[in-house]
Amino acid sequence: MTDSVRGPGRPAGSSGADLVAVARGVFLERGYAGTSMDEVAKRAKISKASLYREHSSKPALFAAVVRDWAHAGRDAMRPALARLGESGDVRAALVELGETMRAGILSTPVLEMRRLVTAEATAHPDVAERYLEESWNANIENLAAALQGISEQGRLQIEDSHAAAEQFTWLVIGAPLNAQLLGGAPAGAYVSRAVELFLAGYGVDGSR
Amino acid sequence: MTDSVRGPGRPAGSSGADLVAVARGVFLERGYAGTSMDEVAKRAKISKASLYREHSSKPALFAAVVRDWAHAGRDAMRPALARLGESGDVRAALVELGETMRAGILSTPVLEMRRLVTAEATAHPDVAERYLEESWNANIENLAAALQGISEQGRLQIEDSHAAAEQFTWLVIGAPLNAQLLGGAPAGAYVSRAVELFLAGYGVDGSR
DNA sequence: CCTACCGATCGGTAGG
DNA sequence: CCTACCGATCGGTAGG
Repeated sequence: MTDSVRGPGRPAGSSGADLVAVARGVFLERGYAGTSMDEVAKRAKISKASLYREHSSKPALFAAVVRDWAHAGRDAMRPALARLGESGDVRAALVELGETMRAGILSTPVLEMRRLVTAEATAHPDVAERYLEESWNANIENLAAALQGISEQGRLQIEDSHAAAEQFTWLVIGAPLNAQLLGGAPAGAYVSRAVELFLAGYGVDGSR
Repeated sequence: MTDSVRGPGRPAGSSGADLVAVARGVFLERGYAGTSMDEVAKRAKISKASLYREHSSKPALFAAVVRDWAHAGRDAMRPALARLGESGDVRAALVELGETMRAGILSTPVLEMRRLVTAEATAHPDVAERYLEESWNANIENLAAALQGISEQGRLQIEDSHAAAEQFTWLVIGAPLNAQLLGGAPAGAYVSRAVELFLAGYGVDGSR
């Protein structure tokens, strides 16, 4: 998708959301320090001068890239959480949710963006914090609300739904995320074991 | 500590293990791409020529820094695990172990090294993999062996001790590690809740 | 909107 | 001759 209408005398370079997407690709590929504004301009088919007209500095371009990404992933878990609320079999629904979370968080672009933002958290703390709030904490809170709902239906016994949401999340993705970030190791059958332990603590008799 | 004996005509620059420690400081402070060999040489009070004589390239220096660090942290958990085996109160011992793990993994140097290695995992996969194996998996296996021992004493009921070690680890450090890596947020009282859930799944009646 | 260019600094190596 | 190390500078490229 291009960002603006072009006439015959107008060059075919990217701007707006297109330009941010191009820049995202370069940042994910080369890292922050390894990304040159020349390379971004070249891939976007615009001059560096035009690039600097839209984004006044390299840090500003980086912030725009992360802000755009975090916003897009804000409610990534909503569809999966809706299915969780509707399902009759809590155990099976949690396994399915866990698999969905794993597939999403361990997907290549999500993983690379996490690596990039984490790497730059010291140099650009505001960017990292916004990413944490919007792209991570927002989804944890959505999960917490869903678990709370199931608990109120009497199908789970949860006192602190925020804590339970974090526990479920890290039981499911902790080990494989760590392995992928550092080694790219293949993943085992963590999800069912995670759900098992989760239900040992929070399940009601019927679901254990 | 200096690395070699100096005579009156010999300058006071770092070499050997000293030099690696100096380089580690620069890498942790500035990141891989942000680190210049000039800066390392300057802080080590040696010439670049001398630096290159010990480490033939920037990647080689980076690999030496990570290798040294991973080796030093290989058995970081041994003392805490020894106390775990001796303790009569499994719940209290697990809480203490969890606190020790959290304090170690979330300490500034350990956190910064994780950020650095993760950031460079794509460009230097061999370095990241070695770090994962030696500094992380080795400690997980030590924890698994300790849990296995307690289980054989009949004080826990664990079938897959490796899986249980990973679950305990991520219940304890997942959320605060993520927060620290991205935001630097203060940590809550995760450990006791983590132990609670862990014992719901793996505790024997006496310890629940 | 682009070409051309800046002060500085990069990783790596020369001669002595 | 050896070692350990120096000051100076190489050809290219970075962000702006």
